[in-house]
Amino acid sequence: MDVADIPGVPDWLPDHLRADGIESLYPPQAEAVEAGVTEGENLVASVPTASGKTLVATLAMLASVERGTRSAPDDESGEAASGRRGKALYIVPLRALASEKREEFEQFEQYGLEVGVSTGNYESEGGWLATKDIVVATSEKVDSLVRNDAPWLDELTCVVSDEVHLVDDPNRGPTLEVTLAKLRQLNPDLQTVALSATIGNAEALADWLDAALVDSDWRPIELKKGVHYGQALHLEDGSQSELPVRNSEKPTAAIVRDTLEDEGSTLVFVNSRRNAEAAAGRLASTVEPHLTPEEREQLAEVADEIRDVSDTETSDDLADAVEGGAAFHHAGCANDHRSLVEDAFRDRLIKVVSATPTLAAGVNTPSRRVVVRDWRRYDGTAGGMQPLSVLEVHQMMGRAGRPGRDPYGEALLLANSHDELDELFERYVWAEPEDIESKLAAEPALRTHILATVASGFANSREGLLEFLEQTLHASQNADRVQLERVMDDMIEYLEVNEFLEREDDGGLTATSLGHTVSRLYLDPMSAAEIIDGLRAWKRGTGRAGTTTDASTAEGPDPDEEPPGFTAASDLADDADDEEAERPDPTAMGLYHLVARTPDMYELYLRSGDEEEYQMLAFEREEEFLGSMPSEFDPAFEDWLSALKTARLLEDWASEVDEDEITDRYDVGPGDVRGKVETAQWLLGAAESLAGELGLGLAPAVREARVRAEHGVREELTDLAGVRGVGRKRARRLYQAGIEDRAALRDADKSVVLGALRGRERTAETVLENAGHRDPSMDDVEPDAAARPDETGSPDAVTEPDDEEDQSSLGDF
DNA sequence: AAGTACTATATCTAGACAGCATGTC
DNA sequence: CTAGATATAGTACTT
Repeated sequence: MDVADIPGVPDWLPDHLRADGIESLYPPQAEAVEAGVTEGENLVASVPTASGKTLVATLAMLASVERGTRSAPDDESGEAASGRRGKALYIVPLRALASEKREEFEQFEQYGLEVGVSTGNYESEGGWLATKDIVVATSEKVDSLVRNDAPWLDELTCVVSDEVHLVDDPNRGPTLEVTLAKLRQLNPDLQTVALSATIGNAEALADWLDAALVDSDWRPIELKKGVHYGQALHLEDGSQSELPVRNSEKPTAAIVRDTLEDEGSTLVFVNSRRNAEAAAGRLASTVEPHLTPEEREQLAEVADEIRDVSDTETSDDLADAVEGGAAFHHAGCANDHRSLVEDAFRDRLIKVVSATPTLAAGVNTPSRRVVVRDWRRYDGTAGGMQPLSVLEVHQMMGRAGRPGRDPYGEALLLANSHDELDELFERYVWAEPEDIESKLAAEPALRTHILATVASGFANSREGLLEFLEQTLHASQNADRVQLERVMDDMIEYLEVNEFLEREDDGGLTATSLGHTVSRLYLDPMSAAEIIDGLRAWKRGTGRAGTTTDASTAEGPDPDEEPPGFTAASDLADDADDEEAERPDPTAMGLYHLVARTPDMYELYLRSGDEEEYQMLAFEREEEFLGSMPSEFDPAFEDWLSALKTARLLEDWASEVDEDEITDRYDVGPGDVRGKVETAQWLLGAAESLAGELGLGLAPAVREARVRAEHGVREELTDLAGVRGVGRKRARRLYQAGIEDRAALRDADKSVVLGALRGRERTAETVLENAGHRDPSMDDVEPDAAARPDETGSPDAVTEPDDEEDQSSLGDF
């Protein structure tokens, strides 16, 4: 289909596409247009990666914005509804994809279309999004916007759900499913476009969304799947070619070498971080001899940038590999590491990347060849190594072949035996991807979404909930509602016991004010219950031996604590500090542990030997924990200890321990530290709101713990570190020079400031400016030698060469 | 005595969304 | 209940 023949799109579009070299649509795209995607029809497109899915979505969104609101004949609100422009929402599963899509859609700004992004850490401020034509957001953010009743949501005319096969994900799938159902209920005219990888049962998605289906295997670049075994490559078309493996060489290295001789790059998927790092190190020595002098030079620059990101072992190892033209990529890497690697790989500077699945689902990083080296992965819940799903392997393989640059892509599995060769062909090369299946009927999902659904007014009774749930994928896939209803009733009960929901006599359901807060804060109700329990227990002064209540199961408050009919808001006012024998404020450690043991915080793994260490720590600091410690023999004890490990990591960070020491002590990567801190910040913010609402007078203590985590500083630096341009390191230097807070900085002697900042004039100027100093200029100011930081007194501590990278802030993304 | 080449044994295991209000060098 | 790559300790042997 020629681009001029697409109905419903803006007039400028055909020329714009031609300018991009697009003369006609790919077959699946044409099919989508024929199905009416540019005329407001719902569509499910189940097609391979890189087959032009995004263009289908773009066409739908542009057409929808152009078409605007249909003036419905039975429009109750009267006039103005007609003639308004349409508004499109593009839902992505990852933040990184949100910014990638935004950049892609910004090409239409020249035609007067405005694009906005909304994710947890990057929000185009409040009402700002209302004026945008296209909004890109993560599914959780959209859910949150629905819960907080964002006014522009009912103006939507088109919603696109990218990677919609993720409704199959046990953790995050239900959110996407429920969010789509809510958007569609909110706006019955909403056009729904769902983009999926190729899956077994795409028609189930189409059924659910009342959508036409485009289900195709077509790719713009041929993908040859195959298996390497022995000295040969066996491809799916039956062909075999020689690919010799030298003695003492691993097959992966041989394949990389072979690709290199053809000037191609290779993406290697492995099953653990450690494997990724080890492979990158080894492959660097394979690649290194093939590099040109210019490449070596450029790679050295990238390596320097990588070292600047963070001063950790991971960072060094990565930089070393990059110098040899190889790299690893996994979630322990800082985000800056990841994007540096992705960019250099896309620029064909880095020749091999060994990656965990981060790269399979993330931003677009195509490669000439893909090697799926490990096809089994450890899964603790299944008790050992489990084969990857066909869907996942196909997603990885789909990264092979760069549009417009490679004649074809090749994706290879590795076999060690003839039997394995056959098995891999059977299991992956020739196999159809699995069916996807709603995971909504699981406790954690229903716990959260029942509360949110009631709190934001989508249902106000058990029957109403059932009616709402009818609109989900789960209902369309399961004729039998028995399991769903049973779990639903359990969860209503749970929410009622924890004072988030109230059941009326007539069977109606309402959210309490606490319930509303929990829903808006986007907390798992179980996390909220754990936090509330902990805060109340601290206030009561319980938690010591003897009063071993069942706090470990996060049940409701003790019935004898509050009079019946108690609501949280009612005791906002009382509760000043005038109680006798007032308990001191909880420590940061206590609060970090509280949030670390909620289900919203991902656990750190306890290594052998850790158990003993943290058990000792638990007893040493017993006084500090909120709520009672489970007994040593309680199965919950291990989780409690692992939360303690997380809590101590946070405490270290908030005590100005260096990042490299933290990564070393807990055996994690810089990306993990940043992730933990970020999650803790969010949960402590939520805990602060809850503490305020409970009126226990604990909010200031929570706030302080949060601010310390945010800046990574001790208590005395929280004010200084709040100044823009001042991170944990500079705040400490200024403090040591006698400048203790923002006010002191404002009136400080400039030579002292300059001295404390090790003579960096421009830095000192910016800092003073941000602090509101009358005259920040550093002209003619001599650094005060006495203010120069030299903690240890060792002479080389003063002449550290690492000028620029001493801030290691976590505010990045 | 220290290095090397090898083997037996122990260890460890992917990912990443969210509040709120703004900004690290 | 299931595995497998890698780190580490241990061993025999060389230089």
